[in-house]
Amino acid sequence: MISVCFDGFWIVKEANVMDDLSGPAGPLYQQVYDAVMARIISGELAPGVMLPSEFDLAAQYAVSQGTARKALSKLELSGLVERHQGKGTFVATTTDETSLFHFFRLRQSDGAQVIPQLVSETVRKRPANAREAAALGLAARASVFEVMRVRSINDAVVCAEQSVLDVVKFPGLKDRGGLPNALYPLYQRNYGITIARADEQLRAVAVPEAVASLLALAVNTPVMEVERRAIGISGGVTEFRLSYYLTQNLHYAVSLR
Amino acid sequence: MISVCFDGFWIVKEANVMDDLSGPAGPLYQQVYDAVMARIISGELAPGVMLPSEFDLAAQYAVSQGTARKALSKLELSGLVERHQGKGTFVATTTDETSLFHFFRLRQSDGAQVIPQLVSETVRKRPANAREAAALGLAARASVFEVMRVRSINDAVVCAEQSVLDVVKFPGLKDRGGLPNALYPLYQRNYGITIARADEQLRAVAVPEAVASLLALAVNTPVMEVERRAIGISGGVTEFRLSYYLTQNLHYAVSLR
DNA sequence: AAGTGGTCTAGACCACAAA
DNA sequence: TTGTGGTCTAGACCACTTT
Repeated sequence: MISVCFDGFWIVKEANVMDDLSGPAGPLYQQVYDAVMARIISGELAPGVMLPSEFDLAAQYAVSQGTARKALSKLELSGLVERHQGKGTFVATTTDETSLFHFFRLRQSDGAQVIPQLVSETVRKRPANAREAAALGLAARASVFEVMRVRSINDAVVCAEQSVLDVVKFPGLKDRGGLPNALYPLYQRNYGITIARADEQLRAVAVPEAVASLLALAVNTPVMEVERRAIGISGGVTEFRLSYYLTQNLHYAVSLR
Repeated sequence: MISVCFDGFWIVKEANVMDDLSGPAGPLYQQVYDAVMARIISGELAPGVMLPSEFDLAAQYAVSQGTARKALSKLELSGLVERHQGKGTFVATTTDETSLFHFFRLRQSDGAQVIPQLVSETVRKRPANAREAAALGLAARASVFEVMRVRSINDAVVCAEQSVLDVVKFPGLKDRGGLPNALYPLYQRNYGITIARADEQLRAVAVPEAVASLLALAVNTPVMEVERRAIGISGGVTEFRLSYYLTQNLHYAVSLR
């Protein structure tokens, strides 16, 4: 087979996603990235669903396969999709394992990962306090669900967690009973909300009275207070969580770079 | 101009870095990445130095410009080089700003970045204890430099840091006097050691006696204990650091994803 | 065998920075 | 004007998975 290529001639540009002249534009691969991300956020491409192949995507947005590929690679880097050679590209799903591994930072002294067990759990509906309302972007005293949980590791009670959620985004949460160990897969599976990242603020404090009685601790025991804002892929704070960790035999592990 | 391309014929493969048949091989771009990284680690490409252009690098390793580009992009992602359109690619330098921003995690309540001031500093040479020797991979009671520093923010003393270093890797450190606010740029500039990342272990503890007197704290004050292992680009633990942070008005900030 | 992602090439054009 | 990195294309071949 022989193919002939004429170089040096002006090639008429084909119509593509860049030509709509609306929005901020940018590189083609970025526009494809944005378009696919919008389809994921909208729910059109739900977690676990297979994306169009590189060639299909390229055809849909009138770009070359290489450009579609770059958009997909960037989506993978952002953690929104997973790619598997020979199988395809899939919208990322939040599993118990990844959720606990990425978002539960308590480790044993030797650095080993440990899986916390649930000791007790109560869910109730109440008005948000000022701090919670501000964090979640709600009106003062708006209704929220409060999930209060106590967890243990190796039969030793090690933490108390209070998660606060907007009742509007999580209808019926209170009546589900027995929530799973990891909450984020539940948010995704049952409410279509995917947690992309979480910002935490850590302090060493003397254990508050309420927590001391809950965990059976002596007054003045030093504990780690962790204030978490969990952020969804569309950008807003979805969950506000206040936790207290006992760090006698465990530590909170971070890697900086 | 007309160019003619014959497809379907076997093209004789040109010699390239893949053909030495030694080592673990892998994709070409990975081999270029490894080769350039080795040149950076060896010091042949020192921090701040400009790398060969994409085309020069492609010629050196007998690959296409696109493949060299992919290797450089991966180096940039690893933080080993910085790329600037129109200027070139440069081996990354550790500056005071990046060092303090990435590795000093204390923030104000409103999340604002703060720059700590040095209050006092002592450097001495002593034998390593068991924990330090193990962390640094040294023989028991090997000689180390201990840098003890107290820092303040807004005129309030907030932390005590003890950094421990192998005397062999940092000759003459004790006699330098007045060390800079950020140590990592010094390691790079004067000892050719670039810190790539740091692993930290956090605990809430009652302030140890020695630290209490140093920071003028009441006994039993809860403080955050941070154990840090700073790791160089060649992989080994370069610095072992034990810090105590006062978190009354500040917090340790982390972003998980 | 067909379809997918992964690697690689050769070439074009654009945007930016410095001489 | 020259050289650099940044984007984009068209095509080839490879490796892996499923039918």
